[in-house]
Amino acid sequence: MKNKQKLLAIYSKLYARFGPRKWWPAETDFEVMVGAILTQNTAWANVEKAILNIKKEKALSPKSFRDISLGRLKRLIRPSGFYNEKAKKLKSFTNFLFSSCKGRMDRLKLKNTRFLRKRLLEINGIGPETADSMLLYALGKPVFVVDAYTKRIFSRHGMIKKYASYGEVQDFFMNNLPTKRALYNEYHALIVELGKRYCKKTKPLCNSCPLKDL
DNA sequence: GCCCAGGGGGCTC
DNA sequence: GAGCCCCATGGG
Repeated sequence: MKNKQKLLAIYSKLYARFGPRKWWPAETDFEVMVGAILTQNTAWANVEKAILNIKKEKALSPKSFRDISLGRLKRLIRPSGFYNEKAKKLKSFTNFLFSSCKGRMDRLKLKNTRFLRKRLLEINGIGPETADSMLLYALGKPVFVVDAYTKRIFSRHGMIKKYASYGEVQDFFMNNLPTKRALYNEYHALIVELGKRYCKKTKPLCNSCPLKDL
């Protein structure tokens, strides 16, 4: 089977199995971008606790993030781990928002994808996966998000090299799938669901994996 | 106690 | 380029 057919077949199979994932779970685009930083190497349940703390203080907005002290921000996001690093990252990100669009997300969305990605990657603490998550899930740009599960699953099934770089994996998906943000949105979320259930690090082979016979 | 989570940066070779 | 370590909490 060709890669294009195979990728769509896998998508259909995962969608039939897990249904729509409804990503990204957030009330605002700003919340999505904050969550993208907080979830770095962190279980989502812990991110939710941090976000709830911020919401309780009514501080989940660009202006609040600009005005809040670093120490107070650290205290609020503590449950998400790496809080010393992440508080600084959130401040850097907030500075970017005000310098590029006066803290207004609707203005940020008007800028073109390549430019935005370049600028996001210049921010300390935002790498490829975080930048692409922001572009896709907050700004609605058609960018495929690659994570550890994506590499693990698709290399185990022989579709990409085991040590393929982020860009190589991303190109593989974007060159073989139609450029649709809704498709990219759902596909990545489905991959994460599959990975959580069937493709852990410590289990090299997944006998019950839904993709076993493909 | 152990392993890992919806990564990224800094360093070495 | 690859490999290693650090960041830190909380759930299983």
